[in-house]
Amino acid sequence: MTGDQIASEQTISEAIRSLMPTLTRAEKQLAHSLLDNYPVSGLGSITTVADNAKVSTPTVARMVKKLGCSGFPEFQARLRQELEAAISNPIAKHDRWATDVPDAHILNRFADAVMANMRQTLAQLDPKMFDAAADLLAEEAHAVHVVGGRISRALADYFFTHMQVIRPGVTLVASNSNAWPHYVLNMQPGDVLVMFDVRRYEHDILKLAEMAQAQGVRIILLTDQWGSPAARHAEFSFNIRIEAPSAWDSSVVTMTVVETLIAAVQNRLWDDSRDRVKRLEDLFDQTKMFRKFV
Amino acid sequence: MTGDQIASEQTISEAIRSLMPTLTRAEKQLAHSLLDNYPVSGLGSITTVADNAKVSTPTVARMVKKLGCSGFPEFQARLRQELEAAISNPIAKHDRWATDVPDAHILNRFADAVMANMRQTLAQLDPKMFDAAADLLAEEAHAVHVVGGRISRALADYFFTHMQVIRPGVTLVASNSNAWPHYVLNMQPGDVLVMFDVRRYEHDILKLAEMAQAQGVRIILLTDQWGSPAARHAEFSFNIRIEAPSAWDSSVVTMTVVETLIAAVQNRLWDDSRDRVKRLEDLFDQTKMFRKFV
DNA sequence: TGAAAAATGTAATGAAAGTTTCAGAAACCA
DNA sequence: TGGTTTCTGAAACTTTCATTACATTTTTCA
Repeated sequence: MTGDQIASEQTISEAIRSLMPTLTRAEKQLAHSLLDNYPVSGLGSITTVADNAKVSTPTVARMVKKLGCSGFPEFQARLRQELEAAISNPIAKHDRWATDVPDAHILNRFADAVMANMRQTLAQLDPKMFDAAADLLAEEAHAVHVVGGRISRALADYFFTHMQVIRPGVTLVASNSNAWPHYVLNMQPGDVLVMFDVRRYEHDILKLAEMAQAQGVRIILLTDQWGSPAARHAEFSFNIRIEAPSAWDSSVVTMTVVETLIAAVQNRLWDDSRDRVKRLEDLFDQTKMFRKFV
Repeated sequence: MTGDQIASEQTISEAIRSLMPTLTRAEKQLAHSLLDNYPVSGLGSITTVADNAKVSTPTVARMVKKLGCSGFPEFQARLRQELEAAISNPIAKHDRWATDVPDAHILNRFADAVMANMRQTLAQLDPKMFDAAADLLAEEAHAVHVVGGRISRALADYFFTHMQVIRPGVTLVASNSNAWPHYVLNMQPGDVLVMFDVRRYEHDILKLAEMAQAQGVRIILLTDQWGSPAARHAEFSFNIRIEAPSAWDSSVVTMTVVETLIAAVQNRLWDDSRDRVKRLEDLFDQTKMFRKFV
């Protein structure tokens, strides 16, 4: 990722410790300074590092060569690499996906990309904002409107289908933007508008956000990592990574966030919602269109 | 100790997040690059940081000023200071970059479940079957029909929307099962039917599979780990894990498989499909309904 | 659609950083 | 102690970095 590719089995700190006995007076001084508050103490400039250890810069330069680095910059690169490995999220790690398949197979490449998207999205997602958005969606006093663009329409549909069961007052805004003013007309102040807007942001959806906000509608926006222009009208914005080894963007993480939101709202409304689910089940039984609900 | 004494209540990452909406395109790009793998990604030289984010060095210089630093060196000093504080306090460390979220939060529980689903699904998925299914979908001589159930309709819709761009002869079967006989009437021997059927398997969809198979239609089925009864009529069955800490099943991995299929088919038809994408783009431009396609 | 404003990158410049050389200081040994 | 070796840092030198000014591109809005 960072392009720092220095092969070594040993960490810098291990190397320092094992070399310690052979080090000279000034070098030992430096070594202790480095191990003290490792590895941050090694991340400044060579001058800072030297000053901190009260030695001269050439001493530092000689020392890093003894540690097997070509120079101070490589020494730092290795420190950063170690740091990266130490603090990387456990989600990043996975045992090989589809076994017996070359890593280069599209299945594995796609899974890798999805995992990276997932990790990065979650790392940047503010759980307080998530909880607040879920709270808002759980307020049955206010209607919820859901709208998506050309591609994200399917996600809007998915979200709508679930929310419709969980709580009353949920409407899916038609994807045809000509009809949007009519929908806005029916929105009340305090209503919630959930918008999906990814990549080639449509101008119309920005207009919709403007109109809705002007009516006092509170907006939850699900968009990509670059952010839709509609974000400035949104009270809550979820920025989701959508990169994929494909000509198309990936909606997988967006789907994850959608499903998590659904679960969170369902939890908040459980008593009421359980009753609704039960009634829906009965309705299905009556029409014989579906078997059991759960 | 380090001499880096810059007073600030806010961490750099908090500052970036709160500034995010007001940032410009290149700055957002840089912001994400910094948050990604924070704070290591910010510890290289300004040139490295700029290169990693694919922006110019002046953009980095301007950005750090927006973050309230006098210059890049001060920015780095603050990052190191944060790092020092975080490392000396393991609890803070966990909170800071292991996603900022307590493990028990629904976001993490859901992500864990999705990850487990992904692993198990891919481990059991036969890549040869996957490739064969993609080959079949890439045969332009045969029409492709797509159908989904009540919940999986959104997935069917998503698959359809993409396939429609990639190749000709793709139809979405209406979700209303009353109309299905009409659709079957229009299916030719050798046509492909992509079916989504998850959990409470609908009786009608089994009937549809029977009818279609009787007409010589080849069936690709995306179902859950227990398998839809329609599987016995399907030439290719994808069994996908759908468990989630929710009252609902998770469609995330199904979405992943769908997107991977889309990418695989697109690769196979690239020459032809590129042309179609181009033409679609022109059409969008003409109608002014959308901006750029890609 | 075109003018004005904003954003972004190229290129030049001065300021540091990192490296090397070398002379003096310290340790070692006879 | 004197000679030798090793260690250390001052200073010169080269390279890279961070910053600024400016030109180009992109966006915005009338």
